[in-house]
Amino acid sequence: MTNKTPDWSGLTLPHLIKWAEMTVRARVDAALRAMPISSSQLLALVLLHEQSEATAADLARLMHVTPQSMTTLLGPLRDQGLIERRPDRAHRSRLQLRLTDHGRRVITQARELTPRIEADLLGDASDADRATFRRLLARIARPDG
Amino acid sequence: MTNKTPDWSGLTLPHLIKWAEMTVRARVDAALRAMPISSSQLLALVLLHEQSEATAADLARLMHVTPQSMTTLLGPLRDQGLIERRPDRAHRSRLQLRLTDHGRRVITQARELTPRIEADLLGDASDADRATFRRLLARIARPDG
DNA sequence: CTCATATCAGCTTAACTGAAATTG
DNA sequence: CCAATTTCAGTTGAGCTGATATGA
Repeated sequence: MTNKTPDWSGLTLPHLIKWAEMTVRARVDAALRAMPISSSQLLALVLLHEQSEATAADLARLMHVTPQSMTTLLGPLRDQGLIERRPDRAHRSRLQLRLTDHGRRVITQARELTPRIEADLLGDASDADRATFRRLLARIARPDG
Repeated sequence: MTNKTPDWSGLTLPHLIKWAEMTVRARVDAALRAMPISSSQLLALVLLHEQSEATAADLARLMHVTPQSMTTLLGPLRDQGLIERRPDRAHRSRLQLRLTDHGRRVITQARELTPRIEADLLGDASDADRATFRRLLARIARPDG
């Protein structure tokens, strides 16, 4: 490798975001190695927890994947009893999803396995900068942007 | 879906980053559908462009993947003539990589296909907030954090 | 001998498209 | 008939581990 230390200003925002995500994913995957779910499945659990109730199609829209992908992703979560499904009374083809107690415990357990990652990532950043960072990430992520 | 509009403060930073990346990836993948390379391969090209010269092992460390994964990722780029490989004189088992003219053209072409994404993502954010955002993303991504 | 590099092989996961059934 | 939801089937892409060869 050359000795020059680039400032990465040549990278577009999408590239910077992907790069940062790859860095975080490597650490999170290592920390979750012992868990029964992947980081993508954990994100679906966490988003369902925030919504308290949602259909698979809702989660697919939130996470910007196809409904078919969401079916595949949720399968193991249902098999392990982390989520429960209840047909909607008004629209019986919709299956409302909810976390089970077991699902909530898995989220708690995952957070205990990854406590220091956030501190390591942002280290000396000010509270104001952290708030700006979280706000812009949430702005990008939310589907009604 | 329920009517409540969450503020997502319950999400950890790793989850927010992954979520934002999935949103961006969906858009970038759609825009790059006609390109001969994936968004991961494009990131490797861009990082190589910033470094101007690097080995596959260097890029693997930068992107936090295994050297084996990098070999797989770079294969099509070499086959398509986007990168060239030259054995290091001092360490003949190292293969120094460089972009070809064709590789540089592909980067330019990819940027033309995704011009409005950054504007759409951050919309009304101030220049100061954008700078903070980019700075913290780069801080997280760089391997010598 | 040890370490880094590169690569081959096989595997898993996570996404996709296409097609079908159910419901409103 | 049409649209949304769910799900099955098949496929591709992107990461992993393990094993192997080569060179410093």
